[in-house]
Amino acid sequence: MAKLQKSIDKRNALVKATIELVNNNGFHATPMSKIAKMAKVSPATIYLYFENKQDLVNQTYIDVKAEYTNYAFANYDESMSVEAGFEMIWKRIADFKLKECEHAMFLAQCDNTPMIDEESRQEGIKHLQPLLDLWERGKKEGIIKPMANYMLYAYSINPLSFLMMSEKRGVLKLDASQLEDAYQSAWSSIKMCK
Amino acid sequence: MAKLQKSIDKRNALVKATIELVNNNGFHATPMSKIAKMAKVSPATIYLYFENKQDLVNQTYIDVKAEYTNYAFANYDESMSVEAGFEMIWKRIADFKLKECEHAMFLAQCDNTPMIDEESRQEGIKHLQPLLDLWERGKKEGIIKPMANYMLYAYSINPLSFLMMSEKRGVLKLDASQLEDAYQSAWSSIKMCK
Amino acid sequence: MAKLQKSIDKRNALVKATIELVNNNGFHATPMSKIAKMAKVSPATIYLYFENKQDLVNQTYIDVKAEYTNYAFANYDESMSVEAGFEMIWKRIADFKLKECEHAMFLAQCDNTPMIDEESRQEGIKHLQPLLDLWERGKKEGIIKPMANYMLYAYSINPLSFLMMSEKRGVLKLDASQLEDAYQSAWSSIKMCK
Amino acid sequence: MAKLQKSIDKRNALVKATIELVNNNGFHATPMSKIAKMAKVSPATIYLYFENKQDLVNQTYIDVKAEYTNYAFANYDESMSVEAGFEMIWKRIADFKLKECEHAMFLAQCDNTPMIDEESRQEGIKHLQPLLDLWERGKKEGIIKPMANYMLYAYSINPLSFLMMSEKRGVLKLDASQLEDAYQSAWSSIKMCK
DNA sequence: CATGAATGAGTGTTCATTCAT
DNA sequence: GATGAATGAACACTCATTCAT
Repeated sequence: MAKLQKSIDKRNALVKATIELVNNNGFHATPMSKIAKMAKVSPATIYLYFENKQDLVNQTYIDVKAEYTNYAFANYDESMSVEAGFEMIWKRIADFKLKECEHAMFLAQCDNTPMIDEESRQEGIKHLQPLLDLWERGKKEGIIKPMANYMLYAYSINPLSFLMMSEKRGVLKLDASQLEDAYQSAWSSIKMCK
Repeated sequence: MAKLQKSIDKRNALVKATIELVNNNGFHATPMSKIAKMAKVSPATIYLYFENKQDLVNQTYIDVKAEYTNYAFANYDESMSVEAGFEMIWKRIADFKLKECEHAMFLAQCDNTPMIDEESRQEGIKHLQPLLDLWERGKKEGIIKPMANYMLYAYSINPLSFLMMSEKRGVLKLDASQLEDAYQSAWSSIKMCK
Repeated sequence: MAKLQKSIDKRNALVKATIELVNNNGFHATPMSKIAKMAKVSPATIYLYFENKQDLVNQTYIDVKAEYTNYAFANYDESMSVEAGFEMIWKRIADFKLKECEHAMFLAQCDNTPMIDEESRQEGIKHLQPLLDLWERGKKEGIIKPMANYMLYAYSINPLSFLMMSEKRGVLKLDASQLEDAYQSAWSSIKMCK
Repeated sequence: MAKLQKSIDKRNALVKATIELVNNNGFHATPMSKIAKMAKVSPATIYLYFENKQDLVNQTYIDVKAEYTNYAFANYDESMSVEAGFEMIWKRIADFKLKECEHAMFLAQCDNTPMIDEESRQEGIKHLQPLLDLWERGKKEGIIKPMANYMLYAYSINPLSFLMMSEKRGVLKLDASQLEDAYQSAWSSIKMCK
């Protein structure tokens, strides 16, 4: 059991190092040897935990994506109203993107790059299902615009990625009131006009 | 006559090959030798036109970014009303992202990756000025919400990138009416509520 | 047991190969790949033992220079008389240059070429100190001409390099009596005239 | 005729550039393109004057060697006595090595390196004949020690190369009186003892 | 005669991965 | 399970040389 624990620590250290190095240098400038060094293991050890570099990056992506959606839906409950549920989820996502900025940036890089296998990408998308279900319910109830989910995502959730990147680059500072403005824009872009 | 000067055709072929290969394989899996082969020149020839791989990618980025903004503002005129001007620019941008999808994807990859020099990134941003000016005018006239330009961009322009990627991945098909919906969402997210 | 540490044997094989190839072809025509092949290792292995090609050559130079001076002073003892000491050292140097001709030629090439870092050159010179000390003693005792050490070296030691090169090129054959003549010339060029 | 003149200027510029660059950087770090740039011609032009890089270096060597010996024997006359002749030649050589230090260093580099063809090396040696003749005469007259010419050269002429290098490296300064000492050492190392 | 553009072959070096211990 | 040493296959880049003009 002690051995198993130790192993999980090493796996986590490798995933962590991968995120940090890929974030700062990009996939193309992140050799396995640097990942090993940062995780304080031998390069050969990586191959005890992952098949190869592609697998390491894929698994890191899935890990971070799962963490992201877990965070997003942590307090959400399907019994909530559509509007309350959306607000809850939106604000958790905003929270994640601003607080776990490193992880959010890693996802942004993966999502705009052919660096992840298509299979792992699909795997990552799965976990977003509760939000899609919420939207479907909202459409049935006539509260959400009858648009494709991708369109709803594009206008209500995706802008947060851009705002996060802008803040990271120092060209924008998001305070509480601006975040509230952002939420209002998000909600009004998908809610059914009365 | 044709051979007395470095040929602009070769430079363009190299830029074109770079876009295509980086789009399909990512920066890290795009060796100079493949770029050369696709552009039908010797690897050594690349170095007559570009200092090194980084310079090639930087210049490609700036080229594409300029093409993008040129396209966006081609029919725009500062004498237009704020609303008409925005609609004009938005639709041109949408046009570009859907028709010149390869180029738009290249920009998306560059913008979410440490693959471009900060200097070149700055250079690329410059050309967006007319849109920012339009927004400033709109704010003064009380037509546009008094939000930071980055926020306006996040909600009205950036969603197009996500839609473009979704269409490219085949999970979404954008017809004229959906595009009109998208425009309405964009405009309503930044226009001043009455 | 043998493989737990970087093997000194491999390092030595690389140094040996460097000497042989640089001697025969010159630095400019000695690629790392050939050095690797001659040392029976992979090109990549060189970089486990040396930082880069320059470092490999620098270290080879220092190694050979140290071997040279160790050989020169092996039997020398500061308690010897100036004349006996000089004869001992001179003959050891002559021995080295004629028997370890490959190594002596490598030094000659390095010493007349900008192929070695200035720092490594300085490092190589250090080990000659006992001879300089002997000369200083000889000057104080009125046995050696009161000339700069570089001048003493030029006339008593350096000619051996030329003789060695000449023999290597086959234009001269040095037998014992000629070597004795050479020693007499060397000694008479630095000893104080009565 | 004007054209011919122009051509000789270009050839000379190329030879000059070769000397300077090989002296400062070594053969291995002296690309044709740099030689062309320093001589202010196109790389292709070099091949109008020389067959290839090897030929350029060979011819440069022969040129400099000829200049060296011309200088050495300029005032020498076979009717001079052996001793006067030797002094004359020695001092001209010393002069050359100290004043045309760049050229002398180039020769030193060539002579200790496999960078010159054997054929060109032979060609360069030819011009030294007058000195060898003088020595033969001296031996017959019982004025010069009956040693091989290479040995005479090693002790009386070659030390000048070492002194020149030392001065160039700044570790030695040769004034007139030291030069006179050097000459005395040279002469006494080859003259017949009474 | 002179050139700048072009290039194929080759260079030093790196890297994902394997292996002996 | 864990490692440091080792490596073949690549990579970015350079260079001596050629060629069309």
